[in-house]
Amino acid sequence: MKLSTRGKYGLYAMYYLAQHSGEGPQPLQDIATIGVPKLYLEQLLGNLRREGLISSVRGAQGGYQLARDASEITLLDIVDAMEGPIELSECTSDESACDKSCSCPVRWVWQQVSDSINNELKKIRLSDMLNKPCESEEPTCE
Amino acid sequence: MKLSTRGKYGLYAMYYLAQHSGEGPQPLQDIATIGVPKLYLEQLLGNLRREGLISSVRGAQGGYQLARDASEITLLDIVDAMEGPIELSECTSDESACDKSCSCPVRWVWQQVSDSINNELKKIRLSDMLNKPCESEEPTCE
DNA sequence: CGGAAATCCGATAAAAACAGTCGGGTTTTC
DNA sequence: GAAAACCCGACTGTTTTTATCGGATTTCCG
Repeated sequence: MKLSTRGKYGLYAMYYLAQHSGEGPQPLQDIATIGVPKLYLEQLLGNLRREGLISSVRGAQGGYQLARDASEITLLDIVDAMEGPIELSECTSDESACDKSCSCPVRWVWQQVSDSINNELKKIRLSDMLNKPCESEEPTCE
Repeated sequence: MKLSTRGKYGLYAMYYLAQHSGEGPQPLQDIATIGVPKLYLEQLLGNLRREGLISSVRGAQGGYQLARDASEITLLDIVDAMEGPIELSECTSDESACDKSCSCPVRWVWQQVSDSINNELKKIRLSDMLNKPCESEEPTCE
């Protein structure tokens, strides 16, 4: 189980915007320095905008910025915007697998897990990343 | 974010085996009645076996059965076997995105979430599904 | 022994999702 | 009006997913 690069890229971008909030709109050009292909990133930023997480300013001197304060944006917002809502269950939708047992426990289990994940993601706010002190020793990602 | 059908199919199969534990090996033919393509299911059961979750008996009257008690098998075991370990982070592995900030908070965040998900999955055991009473009203999956 | 029941396994193939690119359009500033 | 930027749909190559197929092997049982 892993999420696609969209989730990662999306968070990178959001983190960048959080770091530069208050500095006016950040052009794609600059955001792309986080190491995401520029043209691809443009697509992804489109998603984030359509989901209302960021706003954009068109024209020269334009760019992207957070649509609301970093403390009002959760990891869940970002992941949902980039990867769609969490859907572990939805069963096979043909009844053959399920209606033999009353209210299929498989479905119940996935629901449990989805709820937990959603809760965890909702707990973490974008601002938490800004405030996190540098306590660790390792300087680079693996 | 959703898991592939493998996760679902895998859990269906394990649930079936749990329901029939103590009845001797269940042939693929029977397990497939849960609504999974037989030939595909065969592959998946191979994974579960190689991961040590189930054992198989070859030859006539053979089949598959749980390798240990349902109470000793967690959802995490199953998901890991079917989808590989949870890998939200692993960063982009080229350092351009990360080493500008000391111990990249993006990585930290994904680690947090992965841990939470793993914990949740580990909490739920296969036996929990068997013991769950039929309290709900809806008889079929959506 | 020999056939039937079953698992095992690698190769293949179709379909979908993902990752990224491209070209042209629009908006805004200076 | 030119340049800077976002906007957007279409397209392409690659990878992953979801299977299917053919045959090999193992085991039971009469």
